[in-house]
Amino acid sequence: MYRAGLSSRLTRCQEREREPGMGRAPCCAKVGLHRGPWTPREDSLLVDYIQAHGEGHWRSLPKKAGLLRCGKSCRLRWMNYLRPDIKRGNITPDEDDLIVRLHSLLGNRWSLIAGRLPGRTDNEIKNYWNTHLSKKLLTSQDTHPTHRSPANKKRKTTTKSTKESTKKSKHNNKKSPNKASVEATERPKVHLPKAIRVTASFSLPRNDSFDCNTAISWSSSQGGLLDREVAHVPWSGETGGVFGFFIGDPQDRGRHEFSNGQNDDNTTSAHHLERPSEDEPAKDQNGTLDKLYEEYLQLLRTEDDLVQLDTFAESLLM
DNA sequence: AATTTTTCCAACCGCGGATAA
DNA sequence: GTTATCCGCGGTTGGAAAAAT
Repeated sequence: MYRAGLSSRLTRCQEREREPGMGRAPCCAKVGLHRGPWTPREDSLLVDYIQAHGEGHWRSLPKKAGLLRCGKSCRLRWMNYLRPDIKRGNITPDEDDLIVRLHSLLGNRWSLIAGRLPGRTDNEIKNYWNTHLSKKLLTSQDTHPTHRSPANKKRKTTTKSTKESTKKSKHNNKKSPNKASVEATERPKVHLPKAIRVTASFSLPRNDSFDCNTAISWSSSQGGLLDREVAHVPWSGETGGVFGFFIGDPQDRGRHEFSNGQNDDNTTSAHHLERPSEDEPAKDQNGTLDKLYEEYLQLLRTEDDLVQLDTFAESLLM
């Protein structure tokens, strides 16, 4: 599937090839490596090797497995396609909803989001977001013009722009100046800046199961969450604890199960908070969730600093 | 039926953090 | 302490397939 023209590009590894100095052993020779779509034979070589020797050591893997691929390519192929626990097929409405909500909480941190969706890869979710959900979100934004446009976060600002402009112009020659291309230039990127890591001693193991039944609180058809809105995102990880919160316009969201009964007037506070109920106590033995909850309450008390809340919310899932 | 346009998604690139030497 | 490499991540690309004309 992949274009032949790619092979003319110099890979970063090739650029890097140099004499070994300090540090690790030198990079393997990258000359004559295959690129583009994987053949069934390559797939089978990779699967066989990993089944026999396990994952990891991607750099040396291709040579040992008899593959003419760079390690990075092998890793990507395995992670996104060949892993036995990959779930194939369409994203379900529940997953769709969960992605929207996790994205509102985490921004474009696809690997984290994927970690909440067993069997789904970050690449798959990223693609799904870009092709389906961002449009949905855009539509909802049109119907809610008061939503603020979130600040764009550009992770890198390097040579991309020149490269991009060249390629885009090529792409745009192919396409007429239609809705899609207009969208491409005007579509807001909806994601949050990277969170600051906090030293909370609890973690969410990747690929643990997420109870979608409890997670769904409103339909994504009601529109995505934007910017400041932080979804109630319960999870069930190793601890089995459930914890979540909601920040946003209560008039928009308050009716969606988030009220804990203390803000029924929907006016006194901009924030709703749902604490782990007595029926479902957080089972974290160190009381970490309680600590986080208390920390969150502290932040609520200094309500004007919403940035802190965002940061806090994100740090929870790091 | 043929052509053009749009959508989808696998695979690539480059960056940054972690780590080995 | 410094440097080079590994690894994982997010952004982007462009060919194939589907839809529209």
